[in-house]
Amino acid sequence: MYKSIEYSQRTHGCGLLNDDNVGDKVKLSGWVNRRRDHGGLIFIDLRDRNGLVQIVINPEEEKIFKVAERVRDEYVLSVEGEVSLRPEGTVNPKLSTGKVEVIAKKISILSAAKTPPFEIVDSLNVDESLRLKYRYLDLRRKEMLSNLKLRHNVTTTVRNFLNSYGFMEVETPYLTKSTPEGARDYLVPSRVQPGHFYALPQSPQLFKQILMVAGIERYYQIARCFRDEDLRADRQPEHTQIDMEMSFITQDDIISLMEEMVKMVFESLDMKLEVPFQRLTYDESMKRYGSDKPDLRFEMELVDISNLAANCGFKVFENVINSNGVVKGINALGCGDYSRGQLDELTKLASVYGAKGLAWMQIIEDGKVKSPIAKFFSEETRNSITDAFKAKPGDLLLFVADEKKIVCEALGQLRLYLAKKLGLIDESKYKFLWVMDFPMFEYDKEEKRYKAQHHPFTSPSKETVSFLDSEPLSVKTQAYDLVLNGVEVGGGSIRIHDRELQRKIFNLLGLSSEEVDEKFGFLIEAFKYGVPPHGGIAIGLDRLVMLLAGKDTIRDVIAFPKTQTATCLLTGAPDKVSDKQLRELNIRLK
RNA sequence: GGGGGCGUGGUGCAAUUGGUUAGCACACUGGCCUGUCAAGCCAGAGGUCGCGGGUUCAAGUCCCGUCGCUCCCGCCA
Repeated sequence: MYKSIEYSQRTHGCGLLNDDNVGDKVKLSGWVNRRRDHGGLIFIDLRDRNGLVQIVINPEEEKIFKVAERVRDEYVLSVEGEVSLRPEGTVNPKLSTGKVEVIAKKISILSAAKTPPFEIVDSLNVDESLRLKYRYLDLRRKEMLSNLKLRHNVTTTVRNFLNSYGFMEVETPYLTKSTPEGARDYLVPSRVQPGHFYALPQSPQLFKQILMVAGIERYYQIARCFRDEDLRADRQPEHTQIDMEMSFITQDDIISLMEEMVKMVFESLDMKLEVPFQRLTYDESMKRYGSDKPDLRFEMELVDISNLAANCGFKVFENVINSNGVVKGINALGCGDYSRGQLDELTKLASVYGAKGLAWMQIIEDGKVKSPIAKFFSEETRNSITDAFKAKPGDLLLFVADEKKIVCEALGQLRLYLAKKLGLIDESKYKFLWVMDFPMFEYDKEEKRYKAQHHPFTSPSKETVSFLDSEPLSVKTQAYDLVLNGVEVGGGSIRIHDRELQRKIFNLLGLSSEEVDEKFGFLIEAFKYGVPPHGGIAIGLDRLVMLLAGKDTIRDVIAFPKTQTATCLLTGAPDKVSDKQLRELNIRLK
């Protein structure tokens, strides 16, 4: 619903007409959704952004009848006529305008249309590449239109919410400086500075922190972020963040503010949401769900049986424990009748995530199991294991033994796979969760150095900051990820505003002071002039809207997305450029 | 960089597992039709089986390569 602009081409929206309009003389403009020609009578469903209405063309109106005979699907028409109640028995309850129809008095064809390469219908089944090439036709479909409307409604609600809390929307540059670590940058060559490049921002991170130094106090931006990494269903080379930053704020303040914001988004869509959201530490999340973004719409928690495996008699388990690994498992409820083939499939899945094998135990009846590894265990150990999983006859226990990270990830993925397969997930549910207390660093085996798990400006927690020198891997951060239904939809942190601490972190990351000056000097310099304690968060708009729209890919909530090979099928980008352009940029292709 | 799936009229699919004229539905074109809304009925047009090479008497089908789309691993602070 929007204020009608009564201009000469249109007095009403097609889909907004109802029995209140009966008798009204209306002028409509839109596309021919469908024409039904009965020879002596023609119906046209006229579609605009508001929906459909049926136009009736009677043969007595000879002139317009002739025009209507020429009309085809997707022609653009201007129609003048009178709204009238449909005759008894011809009401269409499937249409919001189904009680009425418009008796045409005048029709003009504003634009003819080729037959589209696919039908403009709700339940469309065509290859996505065709939809992307003709995106303007795809977006005419109600489903896609409503996705864009949903996205617009979310950003509108967010803007209103943040404005009401005194946030200022500030734009930050798209042409900026390449920074080390993180994702691969998209580079833009400078013409006036030959051999120099801008980078498109992976996020407005540094600028928003500088805005805090500038005294903006509360900033937000619906910001485009660019990352030149391989694509996935939920990853595009450019994505949109609801990005914000606040001064004089604590982690809990930010969290409750976000909970209110998300709640308001849900309310604007007539959905209820319970706040506060559940919180899990990173360690607990990995331990119980094998993921730092667990889907909590179902249980099936991981169970650690390392203590039982330590001296169980099964060499594979024992060796893993002796080399500091773990043995964990999940109970695939009711999967005790899985065939060898099905078990092989699960094994294959586990191997994708690095597991060298998958052990299983089918529970046949109380105290009895079928399993290739059961023979290694004493009855006592076996019972302890089945007890640990609360296994009942008909259940299937799956075990992975390896280093901790692999065990958790493999089982976490099996957990998800099984839940989907077994229908354990209530698709109508929205389960939010905060994951917190992330480790500050992870050790990069290849590069033999520490890397920041979040980013190098993340503040360590007060409780663990003292471990920086002794055990860096034990240092936790004041960072928080927002997870919805197993999808990371946001993340942020309290930033470091102490220069000494920042220098120490850079040191631990192996950045020399020269490198720091070269890459972040402007931020360090800014921090010398009075920096307020600050923190922030960014919400992934595409992912959030994707989940709200019930879609499996963010491409469905982006007007013009790119394919997995990062091309735009509509425009043909990326493309070659002329020699002249290259010369001007001082670039020679190999 | 790696693994899986798909590619046949405009669209979605089929084609006995190597066999003769590549079939079906929808869409499209024409005709008939005054109450349809997935309109109906009749007729018709439309194919370099993604592309290139190979095996064979014979390839949509088998082999090799390549391109496109897609899902995943790596990657994504």
